[in-house]
Amino acid sequence: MEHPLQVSTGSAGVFNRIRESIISGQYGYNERLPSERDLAARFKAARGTIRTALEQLEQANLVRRKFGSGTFVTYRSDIEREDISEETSPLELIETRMAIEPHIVRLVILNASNRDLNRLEEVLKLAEGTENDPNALSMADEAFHMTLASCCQNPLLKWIYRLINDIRSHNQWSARKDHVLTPDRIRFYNEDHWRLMVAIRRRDQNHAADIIISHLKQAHRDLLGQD
Amino acid sequence: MEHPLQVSTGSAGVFNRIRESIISGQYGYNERLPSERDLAARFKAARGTIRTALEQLEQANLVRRKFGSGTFVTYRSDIEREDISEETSPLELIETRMAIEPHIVRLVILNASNRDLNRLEEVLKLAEGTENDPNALSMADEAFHMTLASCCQNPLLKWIYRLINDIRSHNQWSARKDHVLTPDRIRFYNEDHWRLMVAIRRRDQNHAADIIISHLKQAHRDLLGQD
DNA sequence: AACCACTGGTATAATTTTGGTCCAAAATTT
DNA sequence: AAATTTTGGACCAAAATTATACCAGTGGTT
Repeated sequence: MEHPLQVSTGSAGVFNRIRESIISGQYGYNERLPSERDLAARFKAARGTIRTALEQLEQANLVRRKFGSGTFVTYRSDIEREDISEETSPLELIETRMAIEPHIVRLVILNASNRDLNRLEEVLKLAEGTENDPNALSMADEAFHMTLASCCQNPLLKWIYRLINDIRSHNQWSARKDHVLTPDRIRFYNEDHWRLMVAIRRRDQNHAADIIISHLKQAHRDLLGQD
Repeated sequence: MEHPLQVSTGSAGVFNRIRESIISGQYGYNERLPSERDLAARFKAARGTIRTALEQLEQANLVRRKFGSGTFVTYRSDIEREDISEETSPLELIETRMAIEPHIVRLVILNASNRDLNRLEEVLKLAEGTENDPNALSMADEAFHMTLASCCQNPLLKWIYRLINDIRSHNQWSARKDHVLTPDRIRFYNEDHWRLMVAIRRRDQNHAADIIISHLKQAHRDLLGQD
């Protein structure tokens, strides 16, 4: 096998090289890049070429240019962002889900196709018979809510919910989970899901939203240990 | 019986080899292939042969050719598909804000300290006198909503809203912005903010939520160009 | 307050590189 | 032998790059 690999040239090449420098951390957040004229000298390219590369970097949200001042890195590495899952409490998580999920459910009712709903029902069936396995229920529950989000036909909301779901699965309330998720509770949650499914199929927005809100409120109560 | 070890030759061979390079990821999405003359040299074939191969690649939707510019990969693997800020429409953005901001406002009323509210008011004053500068209003508006999010005392929600705000500032509806943000509209938006501020100070959750919803609905209408 | 060097923003024209097109001889396949 | 493909070359037009020069905002010094 041959290697038709080439070093990209022109503004695209400059773009890639600077992009790598930023992502690799060579230029940190809020740091100023060398001036355009300086970069032109380093890359042995005309200033115009550098400028189109910088325009693409700005377009990609890696960099912001300030007239008369310079070009600054706006990219934050994921590492700087990831600690959010460490400092999010279970209550804050529920609170955030409470903000988003009712709206997601309404959008699902407005936008989801029958195919989507069938898919949702398939996922729901996976939670059957998990009465004695808190971990399985937990995963099935996450899958259901995630699928719900993916049925709302709004990529941004879906993307955001995936972040929330990631944090949710990383969140360490596993210890409590075994105490909270008794077979009774698991059956209760599953019933909620089926009632929600029915409300969605009937395209009953308000009822569906009520169900998901009470569902989350119940999770909130369970978390606080109130019975 | 065929000859399974036969390596395809001519334009078909070039087609297959480039196709493999693209699908295997040697050339990523939107990356530029070497020029036709360059490829001709690499594959030791005439430029015409390369061209018929490239025509087939274009036919197969793996590649798009731009006169005077180059040949670019249009095939994207699923992994390369996650570029949320690029594929979020202004409407989806409003829809998402509609899901989150009313809840944020309610939390602000419940959790914000007087110091927070004073800070919020300071930010609001920055929007004064921006009637004739759509860009300034836009930035001041973003700052206000971002500050609002930071006052809700939920780090996760604040973090999520920052992501939304990033996408918002990145979203290129600047063209419409200049038409939409007339001095009248700008004054209208600013009045909304002040009414919201008053409602928050009075700790009137429902009123505040109503204001932010109608605020976003107005932005939605403006975006659609309805008057 | 005036000045200064340095920054990004803009404009222009010449040059280079790129894909688009056509052709006729040579090689290959049928 | 006929049909098809490949070849190598020339030329065209679009786009990118280069090389300048000048404008305007920023931040610091005098």
